[in-house]
Amino acid sequence: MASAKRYWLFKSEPDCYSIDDLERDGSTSWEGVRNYQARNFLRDDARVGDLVLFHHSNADPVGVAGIATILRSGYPDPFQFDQKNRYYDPKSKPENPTWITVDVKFIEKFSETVSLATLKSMPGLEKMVVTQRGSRLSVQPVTKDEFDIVRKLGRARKR
DNA sequence: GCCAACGTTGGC
DNA sequence: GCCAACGTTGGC
Repeated sequence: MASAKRYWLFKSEPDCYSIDDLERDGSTSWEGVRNYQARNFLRDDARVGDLVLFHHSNADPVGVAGIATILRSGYPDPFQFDQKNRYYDPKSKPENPTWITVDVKFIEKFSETVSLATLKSMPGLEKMVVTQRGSRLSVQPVTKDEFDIVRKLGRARKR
């Protein structure tokens, strides 16, 4: 039996890669995760079909800009072996790769980014990782309830 | 651009 | 194994 669908929040700086870039590209590989906790989620838990909140950090506004889905589950991040790449890791060897990436596919861009301030003020999102002070994790698990609340906010008609 | 919070490194 | 120093993240 297939395991239950999971829900995630992926952070990206829109100056680097935005929801608009993903909409244009259709899909992309999520290289460059260089944090062990985030790596473990990508390696062990992210499955094809899981849904992803696409979060803009270092942005205006900061917040969730849309939704993506996991298109391909974890595989070795090729950038770790590329000496010219900013994500090159000399300690990682091809026979035992340290870093993992996944592929994601565009699903929707919200009519309006759900700002971090909104997330922090919303009942039901008090425990969401991204609303915690000092939270830096770039790949975070999200509960189905949290995901549904954020999606509903993102789809709300502008006033 | 500032700086608090966090994760990693490395001397001991 | 401790922990100070350092580099990075990311909100503001």
